[in-house]
Amino acid sequence: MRAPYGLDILDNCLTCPVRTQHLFCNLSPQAAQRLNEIKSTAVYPKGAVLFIEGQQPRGVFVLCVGKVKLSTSSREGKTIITKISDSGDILGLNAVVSNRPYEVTAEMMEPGQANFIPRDSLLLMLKDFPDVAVRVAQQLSRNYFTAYEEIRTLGLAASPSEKFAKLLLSWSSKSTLDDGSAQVKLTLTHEEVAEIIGTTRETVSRLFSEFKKKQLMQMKGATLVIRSRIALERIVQS
Amino acid sequence: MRAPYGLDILDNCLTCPVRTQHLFCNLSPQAAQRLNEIKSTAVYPKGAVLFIEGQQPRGVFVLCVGKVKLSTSSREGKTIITKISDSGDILGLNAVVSNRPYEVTAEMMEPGQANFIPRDSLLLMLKDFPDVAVRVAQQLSRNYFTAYEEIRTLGLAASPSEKFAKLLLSWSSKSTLDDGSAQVKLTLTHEEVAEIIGTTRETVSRLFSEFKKKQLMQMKGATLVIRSRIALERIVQS
DNA sequence: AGTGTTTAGTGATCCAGATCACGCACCGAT
DNA sequence: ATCGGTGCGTGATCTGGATCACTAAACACT
Repeated sequence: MRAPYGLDILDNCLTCPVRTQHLFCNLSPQAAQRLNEIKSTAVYPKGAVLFIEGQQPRGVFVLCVGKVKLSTSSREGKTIITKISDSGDILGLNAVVSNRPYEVTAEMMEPGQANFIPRDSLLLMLKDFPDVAVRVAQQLSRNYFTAYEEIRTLGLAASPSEKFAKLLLSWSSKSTLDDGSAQVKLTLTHEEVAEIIGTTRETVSRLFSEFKKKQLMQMKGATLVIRSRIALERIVQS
Repeated sequence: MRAPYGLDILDNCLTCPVRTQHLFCNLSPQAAQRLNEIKSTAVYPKGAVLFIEGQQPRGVFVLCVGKVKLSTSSREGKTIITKISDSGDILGLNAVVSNRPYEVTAEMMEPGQANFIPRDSLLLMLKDFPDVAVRVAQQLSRNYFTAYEEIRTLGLAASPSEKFAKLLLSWSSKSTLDDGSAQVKLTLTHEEVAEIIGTTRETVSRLFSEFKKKQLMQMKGATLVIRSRIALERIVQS
C-alpha cells in the first residue's frame, strides 16, 4: 500500500492500479484543475461511516485507500451487503445525481482515505464540463450493471451453494493464476459472507466445510485457495 | 389512449401524462431539433421483442404507447420480470451508455409504439449537448434507484406474501382513492406475477386466495380492488 | 358448437435451509 | 492464568414453499 497522505485526485489517478478509465482521469486540464479545487481529502479509521442509508446526499466520496462495506438493512434488522468497494470507487454518486437519499450505508472496513466532493460543486461541474457529465453517466451505467448482476444472483440463483460459488468466482477473478487456481485474502467473517449471499451464518459455515470436502477450495491461514474455477462454474450454472 | 400515429418526440412530450421531467422534454431548441432528426418511430404488435438480453446495444427505445415487459432468464429457463415499463420510459439506455450487452429482454405486452435512437447518434449528442448528458445521467441514476429497490425486495423481504403485498402496494400507489382503496386492471397472468416476485405459479394462486380470504383485496372481473393499503403495509414491514 | 390451448385452483408430498442450542477455539485485556 | 468477547462448527428440529399431479375454467379459433 502506498503512503495514504498527500495524494490528490490526479496523483491517485496515476498511482491507482488498473483504473485507466477511472472516473476522474484523463479529463481536460480545466476540469482536472476544478476538481482539485472542490475536493477535500480525509483519513478514516476502521469502522468509520461515510454515510448512512436514508440520509440526504451531501456529496460523493472517491475512495483512495481502504475497503468500504456497502449495506442496506430492513426494519427488522436483517442486513444485506451489496458491495465491497475498494480504491478507485466512487461512493454516493447515484444519490447525488438523482438527489435522493443515499440508498446504502458506507462503512470503512479498514483504515483508509477518501476524497470528498460536495454535491453542489459536482452538479455545477456537470453543467460546465460535458466530458465530466459523460464520464459520470458511464460510471452510473456501470453501477447499474453491477446492481443488475446482483438482481440476477438474488432472483435467479436458487441455492445458497450457487450464490456462494458465484461469490468465490468473483473473488478469484481478480487474481487468478495461469493454472486456474487463485489465492484470496479472506477479510470477511462468515456472518458478513452470509449477508452478501443472503443466507445465515450457519449455512455459510456448512458451505465452507462442504466446499472444502469437495476439494473446491481450501484455507491456508486467512488465505483462501481456490482449486479450479471450472468446478465452481459448473455449480453456478446461470 | 391517444392516436398512436404521427407523434414525434416533442408531441409525445407534450401529450404524455405527468412526465414533466421526462428525459427529452424542455431541452434546448437545438437539442430537441437534433433529437428529432436522429430518431425514428415504429409501431409494434403484441409480443414483439425490442431487444434481447445479451445482444450488443443498437440504440435506445423511447416508449410512446404500450406496455413492455423487461425480463432476464437463467440458463435453466427460470425467468424473472424486473420491470413493467409504460409510456415515457427509456429502454436500453444503460446498455448503450456503457456499451455492454442489453441486460434484459424487452417484449411488448400490448400493441404499441416507440421511438428508436441509434447508439452512435445518441453518444455523439451526449458530447455535443451537456444538458442532454446531464439528463441522461439523471435518468440512469433513477434506473439505478429502482434497481436498488428490487435488490432490497429480493434480498430483504423474506416471504412471498411480503413480496406480493409489496407488489400490490406498488400497483395501487399509482391509483389510490381518497378512502385508501384502489382499483387496478390486472393484465398479468399468475405465472407472470410469480416471475415478478420470484416464486411459483401455484404459490401465487394460493396468495390470491389467501389475500381474498383475509379481505385484503378482491377481484371484480379483471379488476383488482384493494381494500386498504394500511393492512398491506402491515404485512410488508420492511 | 366443438376442440385445442392457455390459465387457474388445490390437494399431497418432500426437502433444503432457517432456527435453536450448544461447545469450542482464539485473542486481547486485566 | 483467567476471563469476557467474538467468531466458528455442528447436531437436532421444524417448516414454508417448491414440486408433482391433477381437474376445471376461460379463451381462441376455425
